[in-house]
Amino acid sequence: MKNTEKITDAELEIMKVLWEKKSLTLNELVEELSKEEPKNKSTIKTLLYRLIDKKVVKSIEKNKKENEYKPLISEKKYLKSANETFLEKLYDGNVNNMLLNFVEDKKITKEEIEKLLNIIDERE
Amino acid sequence: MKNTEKITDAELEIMKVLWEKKSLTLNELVEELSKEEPKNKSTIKTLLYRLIDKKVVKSIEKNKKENEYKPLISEKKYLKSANETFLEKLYDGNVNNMLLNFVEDKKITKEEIEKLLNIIDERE
DNA sequence: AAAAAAAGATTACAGATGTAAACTGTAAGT
DNA sequence: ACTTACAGTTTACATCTGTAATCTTTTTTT
Repeated sequence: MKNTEKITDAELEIMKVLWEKKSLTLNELVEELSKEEPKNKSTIKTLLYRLIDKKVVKSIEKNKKENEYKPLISEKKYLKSANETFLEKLYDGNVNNMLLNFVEDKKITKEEIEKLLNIIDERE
Repeated sequence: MKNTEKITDAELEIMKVLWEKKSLTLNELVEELSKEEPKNKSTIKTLLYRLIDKKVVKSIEKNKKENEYKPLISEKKYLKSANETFLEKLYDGNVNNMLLNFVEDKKITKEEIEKLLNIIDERE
């Protein structure tokens, strides 16, 4: 949520992999990201360094040759912040309004909402 | 959803006013946008021209002196597209996952979900 | 009609972003 | 030990974005 935590779209792709795998070397990261379509290693390096600059990723010496990269903020925390930004920007913070729109677009079905209610009940 | 419809944050502020007021002259637009905090007319002009370039706003001659500006895409259509982008980018298109996150962040309460269910029932 | 004001249109510019090459130091092979 | 390859680091660059000034044309005002 801080300024330093503004993660761009391209950077987010890196973060997603780091969140999932917890810790990766550059090569592992490149390999992982290239599964769908080949990615340029240089580009990934740059994004990684920017994330390090922003203090959302840290670089740890793994061995003499390679470093490991780990996320410094959790996915949950990031999502929370991103959700708020989205909600504020498009719906003035009005969740109901947002939900209605999703329902209208057939993105949310009645079944899903009922499932959600069950989950909430369980948690209480 | 097309490329030409990529609206930036600053541009979105313009669109919001145009959607609400349907049609405005530049001065009306500036006045409206300056209600919260004063805005620079030049800046608004630029954003308006970019929106015209992107074909999401059209300029209509109102009288000899001024033009009127109208949105060419509906807010609904834009929101639909923005929702999809958001959902895809952050939750891989999984709505349930998104909803769960909102619930966890206390953004969505049980009452809101029940209200939503009622609305859906009414529509059927 | 001349000057002033203002709307429309164009240009400017710094910082962010996506993409990638170049540079540097060190590990590994011969 | 010397060369090579490669990880880490820095630099580059075009485009996008936010912000605004300047230029041009038209309308008012005096």
